Amino acid sequence: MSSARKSGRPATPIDRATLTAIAARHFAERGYAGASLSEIADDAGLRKASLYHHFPTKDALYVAVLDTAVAELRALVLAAGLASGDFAAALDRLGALIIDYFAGHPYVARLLTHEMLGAGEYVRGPGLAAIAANLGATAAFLEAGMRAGVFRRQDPRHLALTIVGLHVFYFATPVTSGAFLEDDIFAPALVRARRAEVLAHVRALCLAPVAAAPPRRAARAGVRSKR
Amino acid sequence: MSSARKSGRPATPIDRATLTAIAARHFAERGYAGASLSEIADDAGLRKASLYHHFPTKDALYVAVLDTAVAELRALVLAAGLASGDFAAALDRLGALIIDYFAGHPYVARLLTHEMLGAGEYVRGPGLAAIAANLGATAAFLEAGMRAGVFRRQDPRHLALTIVGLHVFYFATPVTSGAFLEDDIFAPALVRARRAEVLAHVRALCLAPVAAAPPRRAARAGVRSKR
DNA sequence: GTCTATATGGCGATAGAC
DNA sequence: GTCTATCGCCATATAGAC
Repeated sequence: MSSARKSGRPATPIDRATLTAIAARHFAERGYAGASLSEIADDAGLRKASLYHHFPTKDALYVAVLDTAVAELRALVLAAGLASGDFAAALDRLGALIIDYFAGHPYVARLLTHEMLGAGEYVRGPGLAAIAANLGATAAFLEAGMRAGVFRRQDPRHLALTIVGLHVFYFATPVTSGAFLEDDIFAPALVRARRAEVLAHVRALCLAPVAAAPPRRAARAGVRSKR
Repeated sequence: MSSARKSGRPATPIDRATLTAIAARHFAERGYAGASLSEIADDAGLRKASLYHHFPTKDALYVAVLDTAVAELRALVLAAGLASGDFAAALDRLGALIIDYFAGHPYVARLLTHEMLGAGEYVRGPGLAAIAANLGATAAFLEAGMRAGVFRRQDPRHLALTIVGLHVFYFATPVTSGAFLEDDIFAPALVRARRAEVLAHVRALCLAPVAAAPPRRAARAGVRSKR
């Protein structure tokens, strides 16, 4: 390893995506204020001043990192195919996708949570809008499932916030969750266990209980005439 | 308004509890690294140097703030009386206590989340232990309810983490939650709505039968008539 | 495109007057 | 118990050589 840095152009210039990935880890673990451009640069194998050649300010680097994460999540929600007919299957699909994504990208949940904790300093319009778009899509899906009689009738927005919270918080607090479960939450075995439990949790939250406990009230008790 | 600060002893010296309350808001909104002792002091009506008469270091102030929050939460869990016989009633009681506490202390959820997001820098032993104690108490309660046949059989630790996540995340991200719900999440009306929805969520998680997995043992399938 | 060197400012923390 | 003044450090950001 030629760890000593040299002047001049390197043989292979540092990739922008690599920089944002490294920066994402730092912002996720220490927050915006706690992250240091010096340490990010060192991790990337260059000097802080060289970092300014790729991003004009710390804020620009942070925004680039955040945009990447939000876009990936947006693609995930779209990939779940919530518009398909089978609401119960789509519910499982979305949950599994989210858990596997958070498990495979250990910094994203923490990064987004840090951002959402902010009191508005760095919570920019576009970022909030993108998060709101994902929440809105989830709530719309839940509401459609309720209208179809598959999901239990309740406030779809509170339900969406509850589901997002139970997903994100677990992966955003790996130290606490891991200490409590006495294992690394990103270890494949624990990821599988968490996925199975959470899918059951989300099903319990959403699905109308008619299938398991046939009510005396005949087949489709829950559907109110809404149309 | 004698807003100008004077030298010497003031007529009424600043209260230590007032200082920690002000500091809690700053730490909650900006995180440990982002909070400034200057601004905390200014908010309290004194100078940064004077703050050092009450707390020897920034870390000491932060620990004092954190200890207060954790102790209050610990008292809350104890006050819920989880050892009583009626598991379903205790479940509702605990949920309502937590929601009303977070709603009445708007900074605590964010403060704790910031702390739990840390990668170990400020996650001290005592703090983590206190959080783990609350999680452990919750999981033990859930497991007892399962053994009693009141709660559905599942992993009590994952269930506890899920419940904590859905409670905390909502109140830790007031900007996002509020924007999505188009209201102030600390407004009394929205607090009541959230409480009703979340109590139903937690009941569904713990009590309701799973639709996708019909129980083999139909003996005590407690049918919850909820709506 | 990366480097060294530096400018500028806020931070936590300290000293000592009143 | 609070103040003014200051120290030393590290942060973001810039200038200019190679």
